Amino acid sequence: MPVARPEPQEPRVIAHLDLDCFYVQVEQRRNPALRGQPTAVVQYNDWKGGGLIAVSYEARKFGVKRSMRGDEAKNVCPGINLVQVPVSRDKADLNVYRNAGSEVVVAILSTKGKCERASIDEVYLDLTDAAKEMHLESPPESSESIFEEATKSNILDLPSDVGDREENVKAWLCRADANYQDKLLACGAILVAQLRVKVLEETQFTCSAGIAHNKMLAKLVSGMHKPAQQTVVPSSSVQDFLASLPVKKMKQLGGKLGSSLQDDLGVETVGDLLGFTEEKLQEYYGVNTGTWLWKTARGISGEEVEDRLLPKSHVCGKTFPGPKALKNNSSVKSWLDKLCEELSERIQSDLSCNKRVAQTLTLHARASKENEGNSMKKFPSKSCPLRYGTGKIQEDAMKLFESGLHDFWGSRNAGWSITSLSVTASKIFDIPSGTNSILKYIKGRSSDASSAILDSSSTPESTPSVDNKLYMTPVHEERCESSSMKEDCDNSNSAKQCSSIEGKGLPKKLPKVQGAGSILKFLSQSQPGQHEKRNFDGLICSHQGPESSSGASEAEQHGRDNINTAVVHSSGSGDTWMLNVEDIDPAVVGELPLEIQREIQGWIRPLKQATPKKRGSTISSYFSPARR
DNA sequence: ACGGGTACCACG
DNA sequence: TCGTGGTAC
Repeated sequence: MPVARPEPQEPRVIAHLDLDCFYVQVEQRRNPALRGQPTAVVQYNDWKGGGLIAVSYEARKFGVKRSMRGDEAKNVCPGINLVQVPVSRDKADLNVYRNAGSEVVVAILSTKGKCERASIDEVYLDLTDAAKEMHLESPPESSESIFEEATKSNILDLPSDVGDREENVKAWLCRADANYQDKLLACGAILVAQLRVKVLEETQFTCSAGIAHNKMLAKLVSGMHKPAQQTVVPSSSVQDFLASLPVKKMKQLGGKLGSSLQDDLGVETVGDLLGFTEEKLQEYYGVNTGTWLWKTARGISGEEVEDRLLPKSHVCGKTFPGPKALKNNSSVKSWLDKLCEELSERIQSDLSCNKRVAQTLTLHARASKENEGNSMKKFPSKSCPLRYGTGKIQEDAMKLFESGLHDFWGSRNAGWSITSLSVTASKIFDIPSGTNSILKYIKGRSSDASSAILDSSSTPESTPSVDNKLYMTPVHEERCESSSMKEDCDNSNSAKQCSSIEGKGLPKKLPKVQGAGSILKFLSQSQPGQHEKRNFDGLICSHQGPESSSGASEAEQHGRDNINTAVVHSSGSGDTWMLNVEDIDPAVVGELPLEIQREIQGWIRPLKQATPKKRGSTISSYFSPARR
């Protein structure tokens, strides 16, 4: 349910940019022969010609719509070009479109002001500062000429089909008697026009845009005149514009909430909403949504443009409709493996390009029961800490699946069918970039790095940043037939494979670590493999190393040298954890042999978010494949 | 046999 | 916190 945000008192200038039929444009750039042709992008053409996911404006004239199958499109538009989405690992691979979307963000980045990547083909901008600056230094009203693309704007107030449109627009943009807000919007319109031209020059992509005082209105009109046009919403036009607008057109009201407004309150247009007091709306929809509706009806929205260029999560999924449904563990496993492979590639790429790590792995599935009944029961989603490395992700995802299947289906082992699977990497954090690196210490390259750490960790209370530099990963319990486990597998089947379905084999949540700085110090000072132990706030810590004979088996088991790994035993919970303490200095990590890099990437995990830092993420290379 | 594959948000 | 549900493109 939507929620209202406190709105800034100062008027803002917000733009929403939207690439026109984006996937089609990407394909047209790749194959210019498609330009100007009726074209659509389809995925999986084996069933009824595949599903359309983008349609060119030439094809739309024939009535071709998204949601059609390729065959239908051919029927209404025989000359249509159908381009297929690339496939890898037997699933759609959207990377080329993601990369193209990044290009656009890059082109926009030079903009002064906040930029929010809202989706693969949409961006919000907060141009308030830039507009104010233009208003001060080169206001349109005192310019001799107006940027031409800006004069093609659509101004909501202006009748669009009267007289010389461009002259009218120019006059509006230059109005000396306008209020301050409208003058800022005029500046915003010019800025956006320039930006759109820049995007076109640098990427060959056209886009449409909306310019308004808030995100909601900007988004609402960005698609109003398409393609390759922009629309401005002066505050004076908001009321009339919204009054006749069908509620369903509003973002957030396109679904059940909008239907409820229609069916339960008889509200057809946004204007109809004005007849309800805030209290009344709250009665129906709760405090938050009620207030949001009340404000929305008045064109009020305080939602801020976030300063974010990168996605918050990565999802790889696939559906298995009808006869393609998966009905046994091995087919699930092979698909899950493919999905995890792709996911692993994408988070590795995110790591090496953007210095970000994902913390949580989630598995979603849709399942139906075989014999009809189509019981409403849903397959539960499950998540666990994310361990880097394709194999680990695959293992964990399969365990998550088994755990979910157990909830869904009990201990039976047949009769279900899976119609969709997806794996998500989320809770992504920037890795704090530090100059100190325990890695340097470990490598024996530089001693100031370690002493710098020791210096700070010797006064932990004054340097909370030390905690931010502790990265840890739990020991993974490989064996689920651990003797301590109760024999609760009700299945007479002797295969014990199912005993992990309770989720026991999954990586566990990390315990809270106090005094992390001290552990760091201990690790730095102690010799690996000497079995010296320390107690840190209930965590018994020993420093493991390759020389440690007793540690060798465990080290081998986990396939890594434990040179800077602490084994920590929690007397409270009885859990054992392997802590890997790294202050990741990307430059240093980058110099290491690739296998080592890979291992390190598998270890790191932020304990908590570091101080709000704005490090420049290199979005330009975000989706390029990880270096090999 | 579903518009697929993603993404984000709010709520309990 | 995690898991669910809704919405959008």
